Amino acid sequence: MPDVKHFDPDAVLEQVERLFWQRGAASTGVAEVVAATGLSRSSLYATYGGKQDLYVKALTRYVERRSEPVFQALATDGRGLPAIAAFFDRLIEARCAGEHARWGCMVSNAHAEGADPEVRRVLDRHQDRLRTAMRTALEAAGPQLRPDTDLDAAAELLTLLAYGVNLRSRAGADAAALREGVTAALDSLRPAAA
Amino acid sequence: MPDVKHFDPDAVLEQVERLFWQRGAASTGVAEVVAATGLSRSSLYATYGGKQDLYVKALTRYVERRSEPVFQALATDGRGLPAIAAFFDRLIEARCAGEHARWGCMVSNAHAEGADPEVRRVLDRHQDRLRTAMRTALEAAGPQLRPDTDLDAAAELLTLLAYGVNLRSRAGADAAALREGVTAALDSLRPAAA
DNA sequence: GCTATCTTGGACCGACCGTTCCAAGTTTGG
DNA sequence: CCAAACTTGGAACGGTCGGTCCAAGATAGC
Repeated sequence: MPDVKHFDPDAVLEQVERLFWQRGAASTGVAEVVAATGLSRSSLYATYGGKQDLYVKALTRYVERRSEPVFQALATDGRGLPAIAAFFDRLIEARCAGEHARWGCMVSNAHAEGADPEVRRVLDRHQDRLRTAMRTALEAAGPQLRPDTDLDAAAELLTLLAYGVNLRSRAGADAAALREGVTAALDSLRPAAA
Repeated sequence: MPDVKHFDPDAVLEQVERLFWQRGAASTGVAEVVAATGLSRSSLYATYGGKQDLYVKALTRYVERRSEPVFQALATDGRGLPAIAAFFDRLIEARCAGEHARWGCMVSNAHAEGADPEVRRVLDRHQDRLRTAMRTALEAAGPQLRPDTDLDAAAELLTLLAYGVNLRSRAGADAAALREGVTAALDSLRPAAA
């Protein structure tokens, strides 16, 4: 018998996600969310809860719909170092040009904001998934790596590097410089040229 | 003839710096600054200007009094890779334990906040100084490095890595994991063991 | 000790914050 | 076509925001 929602909750959540991604949680007001989505406050609160719930939902959506598919592609690529290089190439491209240029990564941005435990769990999961995908890609690299390479440690290194790239890109870092840093990391993992 | 300030402007600025460092600019109100410093709003505004000016001054103080002395030590150390290892050891120690544990780096945190151009200049300068110091330390490393090492690229890599460490430490990353990532970076820069 | 000059405390400002609430509107099962 | 169940727009809430202002206090040259 009841009335039904007059909007698509996930489509709206995507708009909210972009808003929080670009401008940060603390500096985005509910009024802006209302303006960007076209929803009324009532619908917003009835559907998603308060601002913090909304932010967590948007952040979770970001991780699930944007980050994790890319991590999955990295883990299943199978080419080894070229897969990792492609991951970073696309990352830098997305961070420095196009629709989301200078937005950084919503998860990286979230690191610098509040210490909410619910948010932190999302952050830790993101880091864990990325590191695991890196580790899998490194396993596939096999002889492309120096024989003494510690795969876990290298995966951690590459994960931290990705966060560094995300962070610096938000402040407008030059894409070429970021690529240079990534290249140095990958080159240093390779065996010395004969 | 005039009256004189009843407080030490730099000592107060240090308290403000700590407040913004720990809690971020957007989520710290002027009322909290007033409470933390014991100053009145009048003195605050007369001495430092508005909140944004105050934040920029605090951030600048952080860079000049906390970051750059460490960069200077890194650049003049002369030991090469051990100097870089020591830099990261102290960084991770400071980020994960003691008085400022889980505060991250105020500059790294600032990356994720506003896009204010004045702030951005401070950020870029910070990055430039760190990269330059890294480059100097790498030059001193000489034969500790693989002969084909691109020093500029390696300096960029280590700089991005430092930002990654800063970011993850704020979210509570395990110090041992961070050390592992750093060790992987330094090991991969070394020539293969004979 | 008077006075010019600056500082200080704190009341006060309008704007905006996140949130609540309710009357009106919409849908659907009967 | 009614009525129960839900959504919706928008007014309204108390609280907090950054910022201003002024009377009272402190200082130092004279």
